[in-house]
Amino acid sequence: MHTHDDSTSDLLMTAARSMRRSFGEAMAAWDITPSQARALRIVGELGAVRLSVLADRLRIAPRSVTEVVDALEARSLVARQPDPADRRATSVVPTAEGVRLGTALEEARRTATEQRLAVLSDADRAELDRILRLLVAQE
Amino acid sequence: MHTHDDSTSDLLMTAARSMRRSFGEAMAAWDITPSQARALRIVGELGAVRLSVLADRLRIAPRSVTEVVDALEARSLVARQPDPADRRATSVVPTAEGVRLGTALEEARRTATEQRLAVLSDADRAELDRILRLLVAQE
DNA sequence: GTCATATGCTGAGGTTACCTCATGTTGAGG
DNA sequence: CCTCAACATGAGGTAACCTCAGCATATGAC
Repeated sequence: MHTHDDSTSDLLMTAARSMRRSFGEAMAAWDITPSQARALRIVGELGAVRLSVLADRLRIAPRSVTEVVDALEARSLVARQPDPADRRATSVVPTAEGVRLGTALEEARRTATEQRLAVLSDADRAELDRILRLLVAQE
Repeated sequence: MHTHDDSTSDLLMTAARSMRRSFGEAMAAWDITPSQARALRIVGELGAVRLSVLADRLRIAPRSVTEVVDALEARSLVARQPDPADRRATSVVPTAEGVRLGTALEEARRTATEQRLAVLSDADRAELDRILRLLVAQE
């Protein structure tokens, strides 16, 4: 179905969307939403994050982070802790289950996207990687 | 800021996002929302589209197309016409202003994304185009 | 023909992932 | 100690989706 998108940017968007779709489905199994997964991923990666830092990483407003963390906390995937260095701030840490789910998701994401990228030859894939890096590096 | 994403798929998503951001900003000038712009673009391209076809193209539920078209119609950018071939169906056609805005947006989008792609050499860009096409072509 | 079933759109109502603005609390500099 | 900035959150809003129900029309079976 739906064939000829034309411009390179169209292609890029389409590819990204199909990829998002792909691991959105893979993720549905654990019934976690994409935005929660993104946050959990960062928390897992950093170990302990202030909400404001998380906002920065996720590129969303601080107020919105509160909601994502609320959701994750409600599922006992992360916990809030008072930040020792600043009593205004709250630090978010992953629970054991959060870590577990985080790595499982990471794995699922990797295989899902791997599947999509599998049509490419090794050479093409390396090229894609190289070129995208150039694209992302600017500013 | 925020540097090393690792996997190819991350890069793809990041690149797509920055591109979307880029022409989202360019688009704000005409205060039209991204989803409206997408729909207007298709209507402009096809000249006269049934809602169901539009749903298919936009990959959203038919019900949701109704809303997008409502919004565009409210701004007199498109008009609904009875489909001559099927009295159940409604055909969406662009108004003169719709066509005008459509081409202006197309232009803005092109220059905005061009700017982002400009860091690439002609060869790299052609490669990117070719590889993305492979990626998108699968099923 | 007419009748069952499918298709095309829309009303009603819900969800998700964001947003801004106002507020209480705490930190930091003068 | 006093002002000003920064941290998180309550309240309330929005865009862009969704499903489900319902009505009008088309289509194929008999």
